[in-house]
Amino acid sequence: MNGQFQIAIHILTLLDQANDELLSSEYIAGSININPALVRKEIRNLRNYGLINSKEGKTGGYSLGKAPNNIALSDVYKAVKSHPALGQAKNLPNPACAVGRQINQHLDDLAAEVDTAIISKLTKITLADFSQKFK
Amino acid sequence: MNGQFQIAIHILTLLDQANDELLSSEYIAGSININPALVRKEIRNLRNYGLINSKEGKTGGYSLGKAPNNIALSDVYKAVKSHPALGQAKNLPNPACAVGRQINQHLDDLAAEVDTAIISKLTKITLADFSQKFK
DNA sequence: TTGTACTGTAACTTTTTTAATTACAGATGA
DNA sequence: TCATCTGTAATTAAAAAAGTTACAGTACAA
Repeated sequence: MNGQFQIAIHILTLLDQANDELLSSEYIAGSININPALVRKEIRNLRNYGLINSKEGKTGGYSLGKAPNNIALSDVYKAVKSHPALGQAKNLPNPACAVGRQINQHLDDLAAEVDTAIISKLTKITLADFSQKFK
Repeated sequence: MNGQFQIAIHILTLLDQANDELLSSEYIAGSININPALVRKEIRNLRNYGLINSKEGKTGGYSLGKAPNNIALSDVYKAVKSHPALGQAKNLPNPACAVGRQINQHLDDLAAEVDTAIISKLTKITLADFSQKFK
């Protein structure tokens, strides 16, 4: 997996600490040490999941879309996840082989089970819990 | 993550089905549909973990290093894993920011917790269980 | 009503990671 | 002593991720 989850959590933690004061993408980028456009891109995605509100214009910026104790880290995981954590088989195994013929299906099932375990773990932790560590 | 786990499971399943008959890297590569040198490279790693035996020379090939009911899928996961499943923060956040200063530590802790959950899940499934699906 | 400071988004480039290929030395048995 | 394997390194190619640049659109305020 890539660093999207880390960036998302970083952003959300900053927004929680800001206490509904709007933060700009430039400020957030300064804390993470990445490009503001990248922050905006990531936020666009999180906003689609209702995790962040944005306001355009001169006094614009970002704030949390929900109460931090109502944001489970699994929500963040689901929002940024593009592949199962175990990875996805991208080979095209030999269909003439009894194993090759059906392994991708079984591997996908397994990956789904693991993702379920991850989500179950992350559902127990809220953004409020995580953010608490910085106070 | 990359496809190493999938390839490793594929190889181990083939070896289990072979019932101690030695398989060549070329045969294995033919089932997975990848390059034999890649198979040998992956096997080198798995062998370091005692999961596979190899024999050189004309009648050489590969076999399981342990009984399949004694190989947990978590063993395979540990063998191929190079990064935590959640990903690793590779940014260098701003140390002047209260959040930036300590977030990587907390993110790493979280990633470790998630990895523990994955391993706990995969420990309950053996290669024998998985391989059973193909019989 | 005009300037300023933001967000939103697309297009592009660079970097990093992963996969694939090639080649050949070494081992073993027929 | 030849054929058929493994072991491994070096290289190239392909794919994915990260970073950059640019600019249109929006909203507030002087």
